[in-house]
Amino acid sequence: MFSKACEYGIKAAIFIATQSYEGKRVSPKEIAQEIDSPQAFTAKILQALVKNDVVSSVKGAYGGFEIDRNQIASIKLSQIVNAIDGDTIYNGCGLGLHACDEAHPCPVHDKFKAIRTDLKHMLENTSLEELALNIKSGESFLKI
Amino acid sequence: MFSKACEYGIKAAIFIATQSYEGKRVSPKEIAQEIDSPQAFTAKILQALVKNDVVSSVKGAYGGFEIDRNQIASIKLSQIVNAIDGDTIYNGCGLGLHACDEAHPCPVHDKFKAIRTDLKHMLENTSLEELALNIKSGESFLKI
DNA sequence: TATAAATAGGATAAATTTGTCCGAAATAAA
DNA sequence: TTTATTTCGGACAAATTTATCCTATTTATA
Ligand code: FES
Ligand code: FES
Repeated sequence: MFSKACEYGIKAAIFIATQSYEGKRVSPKEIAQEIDSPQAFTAKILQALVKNDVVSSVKGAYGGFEIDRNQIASIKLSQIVNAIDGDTIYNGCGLGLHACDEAHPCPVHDKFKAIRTDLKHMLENTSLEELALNIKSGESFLKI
Repeated sequence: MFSKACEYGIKAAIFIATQSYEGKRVSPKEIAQEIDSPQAFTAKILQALVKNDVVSSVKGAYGGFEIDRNQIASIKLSQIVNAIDGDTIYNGCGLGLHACDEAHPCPVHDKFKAIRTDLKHMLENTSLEELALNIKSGESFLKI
């Protein structure tokens, strides 16, 4: 469904959010341990999230990655997916036609569109806040 | 969503079905032209579909690929996807945890499961017949 | 039986994704 | 100002997916 990079990015953002609630910045090393991902690759993905204003970074000693506590609730899963995997999952044809076009649909267009729209709504309506709180409460997990 | 191989496989199966209704066997060359895919790669994918009893092949002169006319209605999209991409799309964790486990869910488990279940039902309830008839009637297209 | 036509399948190559490494730039504190 | 720490970013490497090529095998017909 999503690329590995995107999976890591989502989990990283959730972990950073949980720590940001406690005023803590985190390093790629901590993140990689917490979400069970390759550290250097995770660092690369974090750069993309920084560029897309999902997380912010502070260079130098005592630096690290963090998310403004006031923004955690307004950041949606869709922003993260879009920053890393782009918008093909929303707009692309399920059978790989050059474009998903109502006027020239592939055989599964109608059925696919329904699923894709649900997915889009889900991603657009799921905030980092609820995911992070789920982790903090122990209801869900980021690894194993 | 699906791999390129799976996209080609679905389109190939649909095209073979349309021709099988008319008693015609088709070659990888014809198929690749009709679905706009690389010929040799498509031939490889056809082998997988043959092994998984989605299509049947006849070797030698006057041979080619075909689907038993009486089976077209009972072949579901899910069989094709399963034959090529396996079952991770149905059973795997959306965030790449080792397994999707109700007792140890990832943060998006509940929301993901709903989408995935819909997708599964869609694939299991969509037959090659309806897709092929859509193509024959000119309502949908396999390329461009 | 010989021949031509067609799929099967292995080896290989190209492209993309995933992953690693290291030096440059920035920053806080001593 | 110096030093230690940390992200940034480019180059590189490994793994996977996508794609190609060639030979073997099978089969209908002449
Ligand atoms: S044309 Fe294929 S999903 Fe719309
Ligand atoms: S545990 Fe992640 S989708 Fe079920």
